[in-house]
Amino acid sequence: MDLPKQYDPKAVEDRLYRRWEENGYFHEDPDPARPPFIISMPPPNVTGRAHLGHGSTYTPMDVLVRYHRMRGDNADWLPGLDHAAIATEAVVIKDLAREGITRDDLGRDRFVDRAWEWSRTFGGAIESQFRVLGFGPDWQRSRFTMDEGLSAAVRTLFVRLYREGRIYRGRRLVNWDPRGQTTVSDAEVERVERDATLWHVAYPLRDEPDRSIVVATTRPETMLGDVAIAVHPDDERYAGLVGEYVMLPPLLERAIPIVADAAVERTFGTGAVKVTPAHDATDYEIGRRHDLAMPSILDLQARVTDAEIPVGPYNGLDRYDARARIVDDLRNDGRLVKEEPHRMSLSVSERTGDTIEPMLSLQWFVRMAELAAPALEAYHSGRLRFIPERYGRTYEQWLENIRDWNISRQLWWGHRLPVWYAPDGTPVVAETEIEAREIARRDLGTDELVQDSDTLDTWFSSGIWPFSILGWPQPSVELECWYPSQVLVTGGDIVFLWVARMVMLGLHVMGKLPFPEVFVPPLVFDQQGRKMSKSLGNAIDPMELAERYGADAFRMGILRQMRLEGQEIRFMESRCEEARNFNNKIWNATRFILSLPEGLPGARILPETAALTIADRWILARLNETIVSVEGSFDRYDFGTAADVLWRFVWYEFCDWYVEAAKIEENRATRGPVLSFVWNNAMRLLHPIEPFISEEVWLAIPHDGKTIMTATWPDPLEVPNDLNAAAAFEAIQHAAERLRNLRAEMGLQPREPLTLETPSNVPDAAAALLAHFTGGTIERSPAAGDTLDEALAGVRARAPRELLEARYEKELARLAGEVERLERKLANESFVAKAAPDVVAKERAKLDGYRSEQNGVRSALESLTDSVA
RNA sequence: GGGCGGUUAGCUCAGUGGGAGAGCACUUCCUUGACACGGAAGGGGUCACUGGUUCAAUCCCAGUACCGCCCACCA
Repeated sequence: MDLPKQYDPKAVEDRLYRRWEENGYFHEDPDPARPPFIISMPPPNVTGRAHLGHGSTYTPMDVLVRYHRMRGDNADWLPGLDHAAIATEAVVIKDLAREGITRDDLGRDRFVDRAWEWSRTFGGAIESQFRVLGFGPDWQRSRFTMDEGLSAAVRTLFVRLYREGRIYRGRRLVNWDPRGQTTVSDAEVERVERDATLWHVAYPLRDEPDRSIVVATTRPETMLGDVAIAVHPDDERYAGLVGEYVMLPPLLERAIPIVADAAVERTFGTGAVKVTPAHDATDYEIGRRHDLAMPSILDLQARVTDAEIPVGPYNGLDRYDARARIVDDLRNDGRLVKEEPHRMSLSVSERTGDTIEPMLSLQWFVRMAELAAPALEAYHSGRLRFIPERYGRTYEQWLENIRDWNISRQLWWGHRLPVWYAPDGTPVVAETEIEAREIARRDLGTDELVQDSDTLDTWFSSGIWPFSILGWPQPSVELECWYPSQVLVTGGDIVFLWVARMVMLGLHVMGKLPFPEVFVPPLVFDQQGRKMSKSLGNAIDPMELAERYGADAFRMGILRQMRLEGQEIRFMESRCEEARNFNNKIWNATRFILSLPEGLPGARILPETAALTIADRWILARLNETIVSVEGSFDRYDFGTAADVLWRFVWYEFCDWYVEAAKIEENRATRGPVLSFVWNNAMRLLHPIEPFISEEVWLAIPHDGKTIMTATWPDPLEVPNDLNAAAAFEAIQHAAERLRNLRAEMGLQPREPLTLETPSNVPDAAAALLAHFTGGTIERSPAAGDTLDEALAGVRARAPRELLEARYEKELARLAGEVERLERKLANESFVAKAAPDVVAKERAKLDGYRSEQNGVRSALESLTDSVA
């Protein structure tokens, strides 16, 4: 066998992946005879690139699907891409800008064509990146939220919800993104802490111009749209002023009332607040309660406009320029009584980063309260479970306070609303234009229709992802067998944005939860706990990690950092490097196994149980436990533990101990089959986490089948579990460790010979193992005592006296401490009386153990002194 | 303001009501029939702080401090 000394992932990964994909190993068809294991992949943005977050969310999905496939389940991972309206539109607009054209120059149809062209040509790059990382979804079933089927599903959903009265059109306060020129949903608004200024402005009373009421604001520019001043109803400072009018600075052209409203916080600012219903959420509510006018004073570019109300000389100014001008003017007029620094949280668009402008606007909404109730019930009844559980509370909290969902967006790229307007503005909702015309002719006596120019929120199509990708609303075998899926895996940041909506729509449309469990892996941060971002320069590209260490090492490296209850990973690249070393270890153990002169038998054939050596029995018992443990860890999404357990088994137990044990003459008869059997099992256990190297090794050693991907998952019932033999081997391990420690202290070189006098009642094989592990030679000696401990004492006796004295003293000190602690404990009457009897017995046994050890060391020390004397 | 996590070795993190653990890093030694991306041995921690429950607390409870996340209409 001529394998290189170092494992080279590059020589393996790409080749194996192509083989898997070409042979259709990722593909699966519905099979009602087997239990389904379906995961719908959260569709990455068509504009997206792989980042470390994909490592922590997509690797577990790949692991689960590979694991369940090996268990014989009807396992399939359904991939796809999201059309990512805002992101794609931004990319295309940027492209156009390079050619010197704008979106409007091009016109809607040609713009959408360009977006399609871009999506087809450059979009989906992430899919090939996923291939590099070894992710193996069923590519043949890949869907795109804008493809024909999914677009039809979106229209069906919209029409259905509309006809049920769950979708309505209304003029409401929405989040306007001036840079993106569109509304965004609450969930896509980020709060950012900023230093700002709180300006205290005096509003003069209309009827007593010398008196005024002082209001604190961070947004003087919106004063132009003020319609009232609000104070708390119980605020004695302003009690006499409620019902009075003030003149609105800086123009002083309008009189506005002072109203009382409980939403006002008395302790903030001056306790009096300006009310601008068209540009602030709280003010909007106050305005509704007091039936106030709601004039907008900002246009869609966030410039001051006089479209609805006079704004004097500020007309046309950008919102920030207007702010500066108004502050200046107030100051000059002596109405600015105070300026103080103020820390506030600002709403920012997640997508564009621009400051969100609350605006009154005519938009489409989904009524959520009724949809939320069953989604909450599913959680409360335990039919929907979150892992970790705490995300359930987040989900619950959000659904309990749910607000109507603004679904219309002023973008061109996306699903256009299936809404047409008659000349009189009456909306007609239908799945197709033809149908819409029919309805219009019938009900309105016209077929002159104009389609709504808005598109739907991207999450509207994602919300039905678990069943739209299976063909809904058309019936299909896939829908029959694969809905609901078994688990959803997704980042904690989109529990509201996506998970809750899928649950609500799944329950409503399909009548069934889309998944019973939601696994939320940790978010990835840098080692200082900061978010990874390009601007901070701390972002790590998973592609580079895969390039440097191999995809397997990347996967193992990130999984080993996952903790079941963890909410973040402080990513350490060194974990990937360690995993590369781990893979190299696997590779070299394989080289050893393949180089055995006696060769290897067929796959998975163990010798007669009676022929197994103590080392064989030990490694098999360890394998048995490892299978059970890894299985249990996967089943409860504890990937960190699964990775650790495998790591330990492969590196420490198999390589460091069993492979060493296999080298001695006494173990030769059975080592071939056992090494082969154990390694075959180990590779199958490892495959979900490290698909490439496990396949490469599995194919190189005796195996059955064409690919490890469809090999059967290891069965603990096929692995002998002789715990007594295992314990006997472990006794030898401990003896070996103590002896090696002694050698080191004696200053013996590793190859310096050492004769072990082992008692004749210690089996030959055990003595030989001990000798091999410690670099000694064996000499059977009846005089050496009865136990391994006593054999060790024999070695000690040949050590230099000073060394032994020091060592014995140290041991005595340690033992004295232990003995004293236990004696004190056992002398404590309450302990003996109240502690559980078995605990007391255990403590007694420990004390006895330490005492006899003490005696042994003491006599050894004495004999040392005697021999000197 | 509400909710939820965290605080254990230099770093990243496990863990248990009854003798403090891993990996990396560090020190020393070692190319022994797979592997120096390796092997062996070793040093290193009043388990954040205060109080309580208990025979016994790093672990359970309460409070404090600090760090982090999510939600919310202090303009």
